[in-house]
Amino acid sequence: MSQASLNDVLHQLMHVYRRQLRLGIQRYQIDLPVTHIRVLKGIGRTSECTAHKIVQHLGQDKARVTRVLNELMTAGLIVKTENPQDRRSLFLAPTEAGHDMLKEIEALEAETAQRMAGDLSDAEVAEFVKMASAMIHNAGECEARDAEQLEGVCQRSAQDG
Amino acid sequence: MSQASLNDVLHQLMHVYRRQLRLGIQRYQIDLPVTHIRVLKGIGRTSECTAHKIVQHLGQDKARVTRVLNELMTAGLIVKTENPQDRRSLFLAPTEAGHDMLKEIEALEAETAQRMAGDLSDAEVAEFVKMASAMIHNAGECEARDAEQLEGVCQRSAQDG
DNA sequence: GGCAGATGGTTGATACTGTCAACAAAATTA
DNA sequence: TAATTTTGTTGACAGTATCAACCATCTGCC
Repeated sequence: MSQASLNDVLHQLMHVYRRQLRLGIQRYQIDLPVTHIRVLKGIGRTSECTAHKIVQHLGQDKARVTRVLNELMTAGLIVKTENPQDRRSLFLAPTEAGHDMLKEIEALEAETAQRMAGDLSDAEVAEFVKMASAMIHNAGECEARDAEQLEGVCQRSAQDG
Repeated sequence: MSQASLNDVLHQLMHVYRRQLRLGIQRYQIDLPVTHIRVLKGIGRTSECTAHKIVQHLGQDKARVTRVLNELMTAGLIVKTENPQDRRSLFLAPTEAGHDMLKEIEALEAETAQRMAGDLSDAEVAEFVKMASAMIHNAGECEARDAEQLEGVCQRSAQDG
């Protein structure tokens, strides 16, 4: 029973959170879509950050990341510098403006979290985060397992054929 | 501290959940995007369902709902029947095929929930759902409050001007 | 050295999602 | 009956997710 509603709750939660964040963006006059904010944050806290690290960390498609990166650069929020170890990739770092933006974002996110948490205690929020993390982990496991299985099937069907 | 990560966790969770659902959709050969599934589900469990009820229940934009509804109808999963009480609106109901699809969806969602929940106990999942619901509620409250405030500001600035 | 394949990133294409504004038709209310 | 509200439709656009093809570079191996 509780599982049946898990789906609904997850979906609604995601919708509401995104909405909340978007409203905050308006309030704070941050002229950046949600994804860009997340990427910028990722760059801010990752040392020797590359596009690949962002892709892994955020679990986003690399094509999308490329585009977001370019837009962030055009907006003057990040710079790309050469990676002496690997000439294919570029190091990403926030500019001065990027750091300022990150400050704003921090405040915005704190407020958003506050709003979502409402009257839940810190302990409850911590508990929530823990369980959510577990779910994220679980889903990842499943995906990996599926991929393996699929491979197996392919191999078998190749043999069968 | 836990609040700082609340944002990240929420975002990741939403991404992962959607992804998981999509993979399930492929596995089950359900040729329907996520939103359509949610709408169909809404129709299935709402008596004398109208487009408006869906909009309210799902918190989605009515334009979007209209389109999803049309596509569901084209796909032969729902039918619209006249509402004798109000000639503007139409009652929505699943067709035979729609009911079959709902069965599939039910199984799919159960599996998805199972995967997300993983080794969490039922009690933990229930706890999670409870807190998530609280957050959804909180966010709704805040939005309403903001709207009021905004109105107030508008009125004041009109006076000031 | 030079080839094969893996890796990091870019580009193009396409579908899904969210939101806004303008509108029409019917219902409600003054 | 006129003004307003409600229900739903349509058009437009921005944002998001994904896939596949591609190039340059790096790595391992012969």
